[in-house]
Amino acid sequence: MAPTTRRRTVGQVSGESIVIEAAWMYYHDGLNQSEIAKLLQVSRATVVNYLQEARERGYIRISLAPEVFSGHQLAQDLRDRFGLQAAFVLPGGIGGDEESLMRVAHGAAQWLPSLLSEGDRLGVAWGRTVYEVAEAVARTTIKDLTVAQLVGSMSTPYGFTAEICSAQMAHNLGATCINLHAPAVLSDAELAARLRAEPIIHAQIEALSHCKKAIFAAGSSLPDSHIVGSGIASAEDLAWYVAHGATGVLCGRFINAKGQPIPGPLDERMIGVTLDKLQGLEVGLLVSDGADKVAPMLAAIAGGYVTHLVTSIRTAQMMLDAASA
Amino acid sequence: MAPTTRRRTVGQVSGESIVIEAAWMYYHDGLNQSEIAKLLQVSRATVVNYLQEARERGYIRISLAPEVFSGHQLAQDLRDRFGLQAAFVLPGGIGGDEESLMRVAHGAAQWLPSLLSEGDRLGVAWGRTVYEVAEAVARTTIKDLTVAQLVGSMSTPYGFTAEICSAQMAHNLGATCINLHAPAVLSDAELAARLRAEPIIHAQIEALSHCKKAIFAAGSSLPDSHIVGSGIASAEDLAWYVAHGATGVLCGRFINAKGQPIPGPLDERMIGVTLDKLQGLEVGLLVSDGADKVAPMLAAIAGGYVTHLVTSIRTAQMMLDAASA
DNA sequence: CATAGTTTTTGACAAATGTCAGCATATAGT
DNA sequence: ACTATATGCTGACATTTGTCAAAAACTATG
Repeated sequence: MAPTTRRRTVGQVSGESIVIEAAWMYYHDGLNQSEIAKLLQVSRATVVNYLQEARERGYIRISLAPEVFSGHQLAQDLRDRFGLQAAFVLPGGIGGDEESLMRVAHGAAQWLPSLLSEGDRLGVAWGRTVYEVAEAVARTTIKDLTVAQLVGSMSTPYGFTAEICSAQMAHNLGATCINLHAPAVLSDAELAARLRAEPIIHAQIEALSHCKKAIFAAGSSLPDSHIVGSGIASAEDLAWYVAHGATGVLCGRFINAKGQPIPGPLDERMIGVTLDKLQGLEVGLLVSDGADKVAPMLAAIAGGYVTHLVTSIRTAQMMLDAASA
Repeated sequence: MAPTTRRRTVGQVSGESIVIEAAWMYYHDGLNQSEIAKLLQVSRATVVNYLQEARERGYIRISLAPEVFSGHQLAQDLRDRFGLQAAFVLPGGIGGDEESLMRVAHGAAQWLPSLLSEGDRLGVAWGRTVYEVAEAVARTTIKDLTVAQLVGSMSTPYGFTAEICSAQMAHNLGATCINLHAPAVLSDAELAARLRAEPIIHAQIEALSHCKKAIFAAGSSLPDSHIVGSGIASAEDLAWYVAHGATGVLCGRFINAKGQPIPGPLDERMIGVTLDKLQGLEVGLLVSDGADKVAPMLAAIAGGYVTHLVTSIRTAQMMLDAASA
């Protein structure tokens, strides 16, 4: 009745390798190992071995839905490569740069609340991206949260200013807001110095200088940068900084590829956080997207300002490519 | 320190849904549930729930390598549809009909020994396919095995005869061989009857009529059938049988679509097993492949001669299609 | 055909995974 | 603001799966 000899070459039910038969029963039919062992008339331990072999031989393919996980793989790569605490990479999806930016902003908005704790003070920079994040943050209440405007205000043709960014953010997070009631840039350094010395401004600068968490975007140093469009820097200023190694802009300050601030004509005339205050943050959340932001983002990371990153698959890939090249 | 509120919306490491994060750690990084629970700061039971949800949502795709398992699925279908004990469907692979036949023959050869037990008597039919199986059987020794030639011998331009099939099979299985020392077909019925009455032939026929296991192929009833080429039947005989409903050939006997033998001019002149002896076998192993064999195979199954089946994916599919149509 | 060396299988144990009732937190309705 | 209802989380227990050393079966030789 029992076959004379069998030994793992052929199965009982289909003639296929008994390994395949076991794998089929387990993964397709959903039987457990004990049931399979009984059907195949071997010990359960043997079934374990068969299943292991099937996996080793690649009979079983476990794949993670790419549209769900592609971002995750890149996020891990970004973390490893740049020593970040965490990264959030948004899927590509349809649409162009605009749609991609919005996805990134919404992703950051979704993530942000979970990065904040009771009693925190959050520094908020300025820019299109930061604005969209502030807009997109769902209304939540984080107890005893303070939002601080990191750079002075400016006139802009874009419809978003530093105050609006921080105010919107504070509103949506149920936080109290510390605005910086001064222009981001003044026409001469002496005036700026005197303004900084004003008690109310001084207190505000003092406050924003002690944020443990901040959200900011990387600005490009290309001629169409918002830093020029918003009047913070003139085209000549920009050209000067670029000539002196500027790779990008962070909180209104030009930085080189290593993330170091470039001393120049604007610094003394500006009111806002200085970059040294943004180093060693508990959470430094960089939110940016786009090919033109790759170099600035890398610079910001190199400067040690970034612990958390949000971007798109496309941009993440470009960052990794650029960094490994 | 702990985030104020989190609750399954966002993860800790990538901002993605915590479900995705857990699934990634489990299926991609290979962490176990306890490790994930610690990293995610939830209970392990919660991780179980996350993973379950990920599977339900289809984030995880477990697929069985199709080239390995497609045969298995079809084998199961064949078993269910035709009430077989077991079926072995060989993968498609490269090559044409010739290669496919060889794969089927090798598959059958691989399977056959495990279907035989000590003391068995195996009936061996005749044909190209059976010959290839006999050739391909690995040399093994099954204790006290007897191989019996099911049909008389014939002259054939193909290089394989009934004796060679059974002898080769017996040789490779380490079995003793009972040959049938008579032509498969004689020119007149009276001579055949006298020959059958000869003690030695009678004993041999008696022996092969009591096989509990047999291996055979289905022959087509098309004009190019081997049954004509080997001289068993003339073209006129074939035409006559087809006109009387012949769908195929089994062990030299014509059968109709229901598998019933068709009484006709040849029967009385033949020396070999009669089909009634092949019904209710412990193992009736049908090995065949090719579009022209589909109808004969179905007929053989309908006749109750078949308990085990070996064929290719292509042919198996055609059988199922034909049977359900 | 005995024997040394592999490979395969197995039973007993250890680890991982799954289940479920009850608890905690959030949401909806008045 | 308060209760009702739903949803998600947890700990304790049950089941399933994995590990490993020893035994059995097979293979390759002298």
